[in-house]
Amino acid sequence: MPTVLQELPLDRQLRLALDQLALETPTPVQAQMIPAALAGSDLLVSAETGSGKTLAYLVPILQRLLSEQAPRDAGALALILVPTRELARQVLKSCRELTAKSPLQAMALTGGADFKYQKAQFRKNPEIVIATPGRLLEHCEKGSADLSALKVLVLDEADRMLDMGFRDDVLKIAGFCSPGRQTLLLSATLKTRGMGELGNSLLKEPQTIAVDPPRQAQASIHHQRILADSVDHKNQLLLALLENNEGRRSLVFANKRVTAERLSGLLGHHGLKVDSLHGEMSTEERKRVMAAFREGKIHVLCASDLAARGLDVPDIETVINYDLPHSGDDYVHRCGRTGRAGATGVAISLVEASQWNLMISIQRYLNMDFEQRALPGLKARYSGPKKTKGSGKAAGGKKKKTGKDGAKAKQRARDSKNKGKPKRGKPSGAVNDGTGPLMKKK
DNA sequence: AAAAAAT
Repeated sequence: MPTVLQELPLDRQLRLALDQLALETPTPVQAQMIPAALAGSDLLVSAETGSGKTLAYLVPILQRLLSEQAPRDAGALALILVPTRELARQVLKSCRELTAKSPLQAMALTGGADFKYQKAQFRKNPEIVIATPGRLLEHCEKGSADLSALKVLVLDEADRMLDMGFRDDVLKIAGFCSPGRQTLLLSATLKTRGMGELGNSLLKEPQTIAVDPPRQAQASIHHQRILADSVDHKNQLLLALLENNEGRRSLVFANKRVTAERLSGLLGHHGLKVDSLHGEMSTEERKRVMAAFREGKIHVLCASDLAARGLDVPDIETVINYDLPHSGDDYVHRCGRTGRAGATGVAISLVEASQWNLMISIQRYLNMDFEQRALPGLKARYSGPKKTKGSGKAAGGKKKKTGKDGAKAKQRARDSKNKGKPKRGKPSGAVNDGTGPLMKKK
């Protein structure tokens, strides 16, 4: 296995670009995936967030395109499907850096842009297309996209691309692709086993690359939880956390677009440099906000799960789940916006009593306990389910650490308000992607 | 259970 990229048999133009980017040492996923992809196999790849998956597929794709002959007007030769416009643009940027010294052309194809302009772009026959599914499918059906000579199909965030919202479109697109193409599926949360029929319809004798032990909490991210009593309390906690974090880059996740907007307004009102990002905004607004966040013009981004996957913004120190995500996988992706590429980060979840069971199921899914923290003067009145003597079934019993128990008089442990434990066996909102109970009755 | 991707 190569320890430096120079040892790989790469085209000179590609190597020049890698040199320019000062990329020498491949990350573990790159070291495993690049040779396997160059050998031509279909691959199922799981590797943690921020571990370098994008380059792990771009390098072998570009190498294949540079070393293999293809007719001039063959249409697209490589197609990369991603779940959001932001991710498409980000991958395009990486791709253009790598093709800087070669004649290969790449384009991004997403909704929210002019259809005719995209059609014109296709006529220039870019070898590499990076797309979100909806708009590409339209081009396929109207005949402006030609995928019949495709050499490589990539599903980035593959589990997302194959879940309900995207699956139909993605499978239809795959139907337009050359049957002889190579297919690569990647995600931090890809279940490499049990792909079943879905896998068979897309992949041929896939090889599996699982770089990190599945569902192992990432060592680079410190996971914390803060208990909250109400929406108002959560707002105060959020403000306190961010005011102590002035000038650093933070990302706040909410479960709804309107909540993201509301939080952005609230924080802005308190003088923080903040904006929001979600799918109801226009492409232009989304571009502007992402650029402002990348350039440091805003320090806090309040986002929906639009920002949960793939986005690579350096130096996000803190990810805050204002709302808990609905699944363990969503949690992994959200928190994975920090602690990337060797950096460390903190993930803080605000947990209301009604979300306790969901939190437990996420912890169990990740096989870890979040460190419990409290902010001075803002300690929650509830402290998790009451422990029952001897029964050993208090779900939060394995806490690693509790926040300093200093504030004694302040908090009346008014457990009566949140009487008893939340119902067992039916965690609120838990679903079947690992956060659900182990045994599930249909 | 909500969000994203299309019109």
